[in-house]
Amino acid sequence: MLSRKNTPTIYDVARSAGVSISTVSRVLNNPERVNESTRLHVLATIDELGFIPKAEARARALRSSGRVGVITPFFTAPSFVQRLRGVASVLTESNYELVIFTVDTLERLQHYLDTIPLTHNLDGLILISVRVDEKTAERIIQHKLETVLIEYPLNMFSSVEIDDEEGGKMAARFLKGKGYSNFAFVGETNFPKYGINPISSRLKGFQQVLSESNVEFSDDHIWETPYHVDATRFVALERLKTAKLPIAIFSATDLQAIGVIKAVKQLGLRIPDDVAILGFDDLDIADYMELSTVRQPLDESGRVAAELLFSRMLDSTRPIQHIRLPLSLIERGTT
Amino acid sequence: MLSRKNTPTIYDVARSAGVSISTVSRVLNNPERVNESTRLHVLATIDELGFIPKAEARARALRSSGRVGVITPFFTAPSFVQRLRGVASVLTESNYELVIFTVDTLERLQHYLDTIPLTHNLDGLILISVRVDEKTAERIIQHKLETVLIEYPLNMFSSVEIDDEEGGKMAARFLKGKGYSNFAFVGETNFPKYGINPISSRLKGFQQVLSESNVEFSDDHIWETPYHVDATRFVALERLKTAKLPIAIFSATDLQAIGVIKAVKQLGLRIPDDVAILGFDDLDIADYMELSTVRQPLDESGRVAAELLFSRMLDSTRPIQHIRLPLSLIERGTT
DNA sequence: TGCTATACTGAAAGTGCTTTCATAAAAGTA
DNA sequence: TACTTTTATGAAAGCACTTTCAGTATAGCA
Repeated sequence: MLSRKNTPTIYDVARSAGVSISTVSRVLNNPERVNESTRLHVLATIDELGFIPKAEARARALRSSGRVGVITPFFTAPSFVQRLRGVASVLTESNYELVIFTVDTLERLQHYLDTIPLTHNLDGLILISVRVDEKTAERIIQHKLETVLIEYPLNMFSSVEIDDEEGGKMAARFLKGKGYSNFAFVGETNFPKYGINPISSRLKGFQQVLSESNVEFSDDHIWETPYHVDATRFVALERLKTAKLPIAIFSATDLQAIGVIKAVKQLGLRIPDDVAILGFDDLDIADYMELSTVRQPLDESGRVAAELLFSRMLDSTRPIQHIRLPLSLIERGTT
Repeated sequence: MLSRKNTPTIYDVARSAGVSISTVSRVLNNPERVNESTRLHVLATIDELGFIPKAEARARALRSSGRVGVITPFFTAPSFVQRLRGVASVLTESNYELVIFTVDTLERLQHYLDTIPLTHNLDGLILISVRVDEKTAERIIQHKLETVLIEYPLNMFSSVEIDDEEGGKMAARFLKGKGYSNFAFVGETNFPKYGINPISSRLKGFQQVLSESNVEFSDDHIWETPYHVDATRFVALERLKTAKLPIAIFSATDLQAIGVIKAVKQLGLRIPDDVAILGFDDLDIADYMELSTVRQPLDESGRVAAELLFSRMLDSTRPIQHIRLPLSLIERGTT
């Protein structure tokens, strides 16, 4: 990333004013040591060329407090956007600068984690749904960079999380309560290495409640689909063709639930009579689409994380906190 | 081991780790170019000595801060998120840091615009859907901060835009072509002062085509609603009760179109038989909800803006460009 | 008028970092 | 086994300044 900017340097000023760079430097730093007339002349040249002693401004800006970084797998999911929205709302209020580092590979994550505590001059860091190993965590602490984790608790940092397993249980209880006896789970169990996997926990809770009440739920009832609307629709299309109806589907994310909805409509089946669908997240979209879902407070998670971070940035003796946000069941049109 | 000053430099680290300063530098900046074992060893030494690279020296050697700023009204609309996504995707590729400034008031915008060229030392700036006055623009140019505008063209900067009026025309032609003779427009015409108002242009184009073909379209056919799903639903609910059916509704944004859809469903009317709905934007959600819409390339706009910015950052003699992205009509289920 | 103290100024040596270039070592390939 | 390619590293040349040191011109004073 080299930029050949032609903003004037001290050399340009010196040449143009017919003096040496030392003199120019002195005009700026020790004006009393340079002759009044040359001083004025140099000053005039400086203005003329629009010279700004960059390094200084730069250093000041880079060192200035008031920067908070967020590392997040930004693109993959709307849920990250909603979390980010929460973070941003708090930062904007307090005039902090928000620096975003998006992670798309494990290498990039590790690189950020390696260098951010050193080179990026941040006052605080928030990690959204990203995995940190113990060693890296220790480095961050050693460098005194306040950090808060979202969705990946680690006892050395404050964190904001939810109980994914309980979420799965809530889903199962709710769907069972509705009288269904035939279930399926939609989700992606193999996750990118840099991310974390709350999906399995949701599945686990779901399965547990079902097995406790002796409902049949074999691996065959788990519809493995990538985190993508159309891909999920595709899988759902196949599975629904042979599925016993009515069926209640718990999708580990709202986005995938949408894929299921599309498949159901495509097959001309009725929602919720033939197929009931319950999502997880409560994205904005869930409301728009009338999707019933297990709600986790996404915006709130970002807000809480930012507040947690600030409280420690202001007073690092404040205790580390692990905040578990509540889940709730939002019933809309699909169940 | 003994450096007279207390803060360790890259030289101290190099000596202590038994490598050259080049290697230390590489560990921080191009880790993939150094052997994994030496990398870890150097990293350990860095931590041990508590080395923090001096921002000033770094910036000087780099002649760039490696930071690009984006000013955006982030929260208000999902469309900003999609644009941002485009920007972020090219920044991440080129290892630039993304600094986000979210604007919620006119004062805050002006504050950012005043201070960013000075204190925040960025290599480039992208303004999304934000209004800049001539004077501010000149200041930015004077400070040699490369800038690209999205959705608010100004001839002194490169820009990425669409033809909103043409979009309105496309909508009208399409809907007319479908055989409708009764129309309504949904949108928000009074916009926040810091933002810009593409909505009126869309309306203008829409109106023009209709009037050319002598379709009745008075102000009464303009449903003024805030940029919000539920608020729009509310207004649509009232209006639809007395509307003559079938009716074709052009909504200036997808988000508001969703509000209309909800209202229509709530009233038990049929889509598109009783009420046809055409949105504008083509958000991800539009696809999920089968919403027909005038598509503007949102992600693409961000990507193009970032590329425009880079090309000027690398070579500021490159000409300023005003890129107009194409619109297209995506027909889905609501028309 | 000659001599010294003083005021200016430029050359050059840092400053702490990045990056290019060259080279040695390691890994493939024939 | 010889030969080419790749990978890992260090030496050295910047980068945009600041500061020290030394030299020159000027003013002050006898």
